[in-house]
Amino acid sequence: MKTTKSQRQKLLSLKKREEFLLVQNKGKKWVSETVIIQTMPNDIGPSRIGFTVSKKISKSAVTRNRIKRRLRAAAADIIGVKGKSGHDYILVGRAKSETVSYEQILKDLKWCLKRLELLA
RNA sequence: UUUGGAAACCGGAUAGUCGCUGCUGUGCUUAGGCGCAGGAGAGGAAAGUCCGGACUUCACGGGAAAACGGCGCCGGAUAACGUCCGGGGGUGGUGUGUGAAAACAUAUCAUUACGGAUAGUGCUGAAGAAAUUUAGACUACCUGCUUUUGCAGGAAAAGGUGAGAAGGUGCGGUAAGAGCGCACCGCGGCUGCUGGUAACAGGGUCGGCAUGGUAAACCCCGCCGGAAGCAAAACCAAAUAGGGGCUGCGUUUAUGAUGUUCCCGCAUCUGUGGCCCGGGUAGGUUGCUUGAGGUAAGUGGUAACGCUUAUCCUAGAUGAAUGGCUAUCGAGAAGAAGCGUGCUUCUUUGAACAAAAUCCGGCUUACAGGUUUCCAAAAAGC
Repeated sequence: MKTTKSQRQKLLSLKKREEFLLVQNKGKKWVSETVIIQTMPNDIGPSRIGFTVSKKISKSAVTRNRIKRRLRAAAADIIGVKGKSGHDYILVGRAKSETVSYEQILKDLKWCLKRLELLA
């Protein structure tokens, strides 16, 4: 799964708390073993993406950061290449996200997108 | 060489590929921005947020006191500290010497929240006869009375209880005893004596010397402290609502106010459009990393640390970058086999704690493994 920069669409990041709450309350949701995805269309054109790893998953900041970085890398590989543009995404980490293989995260993420009918 | 302790330091490596955030140079773009190249990018604790500062805003004429909070042997280091260094005292252990013992001297190690208990108040369980008051007679002791059980008195030397029973040892003394007397040791007060900057140590002198412990109990004494914190703070500043100024239009039909005490009339405002101004929210920029800075050499100091010269620039994010994946190597761990019994080979596993958030100095807590130095003990060799 190697992609170059030119093949990817630009992904902006979600920053405000209201935007997160909007997607969480109004958006569609699909749960897999390693990742939970929430999404809804936006009006601005390019896709935006945000990550949530709560303290319930792990009390260690090191672990939470690692989960966030793995999800960010997976999102760039999957959503950046195959996801529909013009949507807001939130990826929620789970406890298994740190230890499971990277291939498994990619697979779960793709499956979630397919179920939400967002594969381009 | 092994084990234990102390201190200092390090705390996975290399390559490929795909990315992220600043910086420098450069190209394009009206601008926002988009490319290309180069180079940089988590810790010893970044953690806990427990102390001390720098810095910022607010308050404030200066000083003092009260209240509240903190600190507390002495000297030094420092920007400062509750930190660090050196010293003193106390307590405990060990070795040596003196001694009958108690104890003292000396060396060394550890530890210490170490101002005041004679300013006052409070508390002091259980056990024990008696626990702080010039106390106390349970057993044993001595004297007298009594026939035995016992009664009266003397007495803190012995036993028992306890953390602690009011100095210890010896001699004298006595009915038995007791600092009752004496010697040595210990203790307390005083000291314009000696050494030391000082804490303190030593000496002298007085007292036969019950009057304890607790101040991380109240309290007393001395010293220190204005408050909040980078989400501090400064600047730029959209939309909406509201405020002020100028001005155009409209209306005396209605409401009220003012000029004006009442009536009438008139004017202005209360209506609405435009422009401008200031406060201020979202958002943005600055603060933001050159600093009580690092490294090296010299130098002063027992040390903490200081001084001089040279040289270097080393993260700056903000839903929060500093990475994802793959391969190789790997300190180490577990298991099996072989024999030379601590080595070899094979298999499996594959690195602790923990991630900056304005910046420094400390403290505390977490931490697999490794390196160096010093100390102690044991074994081997000489």
